[in-house]
Amino acid sequence: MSVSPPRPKGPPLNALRAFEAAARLGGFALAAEELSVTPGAVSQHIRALEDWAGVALFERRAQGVRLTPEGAALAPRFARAFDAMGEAVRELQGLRPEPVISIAALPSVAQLWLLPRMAALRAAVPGVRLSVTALETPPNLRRELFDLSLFIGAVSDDPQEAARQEVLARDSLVPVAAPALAEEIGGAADLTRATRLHDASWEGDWAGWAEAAGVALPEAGAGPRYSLYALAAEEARHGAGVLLGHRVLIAGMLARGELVTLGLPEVASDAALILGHAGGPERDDLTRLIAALRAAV
Amino acid sequence: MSVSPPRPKGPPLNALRAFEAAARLGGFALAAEELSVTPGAVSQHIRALEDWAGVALFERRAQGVRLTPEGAALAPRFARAFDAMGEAVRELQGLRPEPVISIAALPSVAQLWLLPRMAALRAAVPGVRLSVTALETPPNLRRELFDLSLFIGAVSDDPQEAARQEVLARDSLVPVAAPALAEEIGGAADLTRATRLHDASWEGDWAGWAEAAGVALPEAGAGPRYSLYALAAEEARHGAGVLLGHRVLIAGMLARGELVTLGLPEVASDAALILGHAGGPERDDLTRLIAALRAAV
DNA sequence: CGGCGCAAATCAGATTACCTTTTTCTCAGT
DNA sequence: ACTGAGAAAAAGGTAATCTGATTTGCGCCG
Repeated sequence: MSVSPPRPKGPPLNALRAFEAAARLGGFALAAEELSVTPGAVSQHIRALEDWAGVALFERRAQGVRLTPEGAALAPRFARAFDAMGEAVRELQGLRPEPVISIAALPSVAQLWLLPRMAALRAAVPGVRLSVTALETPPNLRRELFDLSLFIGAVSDDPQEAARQEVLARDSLVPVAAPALAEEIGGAADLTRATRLHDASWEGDWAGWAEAAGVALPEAGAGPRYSLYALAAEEARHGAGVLLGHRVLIAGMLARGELVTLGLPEVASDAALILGHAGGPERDDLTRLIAALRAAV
Repeated sequence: MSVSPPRPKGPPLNALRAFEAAARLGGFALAAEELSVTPGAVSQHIRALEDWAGVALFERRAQGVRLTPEGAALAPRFARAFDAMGEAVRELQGLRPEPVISIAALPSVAQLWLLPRMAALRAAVPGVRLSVTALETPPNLRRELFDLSLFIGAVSDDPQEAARQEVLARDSLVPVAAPALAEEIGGAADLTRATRLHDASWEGDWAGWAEAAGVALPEAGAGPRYSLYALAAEEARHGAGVLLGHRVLIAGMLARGELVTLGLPEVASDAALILGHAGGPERDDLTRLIAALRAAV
């Protein structure tokens, strides 16, 4: 006969994870994206945690949240705890019978850069299942279960993060079009009248290029928008308009003559095609795949 | 290779916690007790985790479970991760506005040892809310949210665990009874006929004492059983029978003359009243309370 | 050799916890 | 004052989780 009085319960682990993500990313909305839930869910988790602890962890402001001193003191501890957890989970995952390497990539990178190279990559790691996931924002490789990430952007300014990143190719911007359409465009002046194709996630591209190239481009934002860069590229290939080409993405189409440059300036970009790796335990197949990625540039 | 699949989800955190507890404690049933759920829930969690990982973590055997090599490799990593988590949670808890110190104690210790000393302890930490929880088994202070534990048993053989423990008083066993009843008992021979009171969780006490004392005691287990030692002690006080007294627990009643010894041998026990502390960050009030506990022996 | 008994597995049902959806609120920056 | 971003709040549905009762497997005992 054992008397079992109520054991005091710890806080819900999911709430702790929500707090850690929100503290690290600086907002509930970003945390929600990382956790694949809605911001409302994160809000509830954190509120539950604050109720449990009896301490406010975030200061709610109009334009987002700020950590309170208490929250700021706690955040790094939970970050370390979840780092350890993520490492353990990664190791658990590494024990599966059939090896898997999962790659997170920007949709455009997945379609235009990675897809044509998949055959070569598979050959580099025979017997390994490659899985590609398209994401709009780069995942945090210490938390999420991807082995590699392939994104276009700037190298992280956090040195610890930068150590896990590698520039595969610098990007640059250059207007391109289908050969038939290109013949109608003699110079920058024609650009103003031409249909310019836009990618929804790179809204400012044309304006940025125009400024860097010294070209006057009124209504820089005018023209059709595509939610996927690969869609815009496909439309450009069919002569639908002029695309502002990201060199790393359209190199293949240029080489095949499906698109051509227009004799307009090519401006360097501060962005690059960046390979991120998790940095966990050494994995032979991962090393080989990374080498194959470098060689495939 | 599927493009744009849903974001791969990590394993459920609660399942990881169940695995860690089961691995550490060596069984689903013990893990279930620590987590305050039924063994079935733990079983399901671990099965879900094994399905997720595609690896067997436990080997199911008739008398419990054994870790597989994979499980054994993973267990320490998760143990460390949950250690870090527990530390962070403890710190979070320490931030509450009104300080609380929570003590886990064996029910008998709570009633017979701790309760009479509560006034002195409260005086040592004014303004701190003291909470006492009775538990049948000592909690793991690195996981559960108690600040102190007070149990009767042997010091842990794990040196790391032993560093967090301290012997407050060595225990010994001696038969005791109410004064009126004691007069009827002249020697060991009378014990055989007397009603002997038993505590359910210390079944073997009488047999162990008899052997150590060199007393022949047939039917050592005969007599009424009480689920709480404090109940048995109360009954003994009213003359219901002879109790095998744990010195540390009945010292107060002996001092007040409510119980008396019977001139029979007192045998040393390998058990002791053990104070356990979590060992986290220094807390002034905790230090004072521990000092008060030492002084109260 | 055949019954006990322990520890865990299993399964169905009940109960939460969790997530989504929608609306409302606050504050910064036009 | 108007607008927009980010979060809070409330309500409802769904899925995960827990419980409780049995069942299974294996060692142990007579």
